[in-house]
Amino acid sequence: MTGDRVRDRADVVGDLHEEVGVSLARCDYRYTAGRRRIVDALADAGKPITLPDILAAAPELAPSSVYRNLDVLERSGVVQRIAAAGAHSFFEFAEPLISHHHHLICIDCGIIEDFRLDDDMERRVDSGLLEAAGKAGFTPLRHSVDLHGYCAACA
Amino acid sequence: MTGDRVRDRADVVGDLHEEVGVSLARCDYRYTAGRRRIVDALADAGKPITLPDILAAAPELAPSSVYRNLDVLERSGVVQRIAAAGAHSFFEFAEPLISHHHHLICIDCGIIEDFRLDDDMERRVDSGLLEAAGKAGFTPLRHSVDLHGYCAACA
DNA sequence: TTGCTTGCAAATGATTTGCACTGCT
DNA sequence: AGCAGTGCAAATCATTTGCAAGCAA
Repeated sequence: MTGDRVRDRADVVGDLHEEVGVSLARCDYRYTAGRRRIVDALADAGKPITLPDILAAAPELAPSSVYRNLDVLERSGVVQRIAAAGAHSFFEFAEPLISHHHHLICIDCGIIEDFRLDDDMERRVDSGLLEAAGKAGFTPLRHSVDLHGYCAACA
Repeated sequence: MTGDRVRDRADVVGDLHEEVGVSLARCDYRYTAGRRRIVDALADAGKPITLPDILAAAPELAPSSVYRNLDVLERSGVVQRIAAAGAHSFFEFAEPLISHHHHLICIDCGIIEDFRLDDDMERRVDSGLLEAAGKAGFTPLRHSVDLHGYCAACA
């Protein structure tokens, strides 16, 4: 059983790396060891993290390279940058790699966690937004729904 | 008629300044000329604007003072800071001073415009978020719904 | 008068960039 | 060989802060 579980996890991570590799290749980027380390850090975190978080998880990486590689990963559609109130931006996998979700943002410690709305709600929100966008002459690409408050640890 | 219209507008702006003054006083802040200029700039814009925008509208203000005063205005609940993808944050009046709304964000030029959901949709979104927050142990204070896409000018 | 405000200049800190070097392909 | 990728250090740029002078209560 334990063996199966490990095998499953390895497969999931393997699939992730493969998908990332394909996305990078599509943009003529290489999937280097440093980029792999970043992807691993994001996968291990399971929630949006900042550049210092990534450096903490992979101290052997040069900060400037991480910045550059996050940029590359963003351009190739692998990660998405989340603008935050604090000093640092947050990064997480972009949508084809992670299912559609939204963010709980703690206004005290700044942590960001993911949550999902049920499909019905999501559909309703989406159609409501499409309507509002149309009225304003906007061409919508995606939406974000954030909940600001106190996380369990800071409440 | 024209006179009435002017009178009305003056009243609205006067009310705004009065409300701002009260909010500042509650926090033991003074309503100085510089702060008034910032409030005017925000009111004239009618949409979220950045610090450079404020300086353009009021070049006589020192940037450092504008930063400090935006901070004061934020603490006293007059303005709200909006974290953006670009270099600068955006600022607009906070919720008691402006009705609840959401943002259309152009991913090309970065402009932010306000829009409102109809009450029914807003209620549904809100209850859906409350439920999701409860499951995650979050104490929600407010939510934001942003639509990212291309504005009419950039489409 | 008292101390909040302001403007200027200097400091800070995240992010970006130049450049020479390394390592895929 | 040829060029993308990397690390380091220097440069950038928004924002913050120290301090002396100005102004409102």
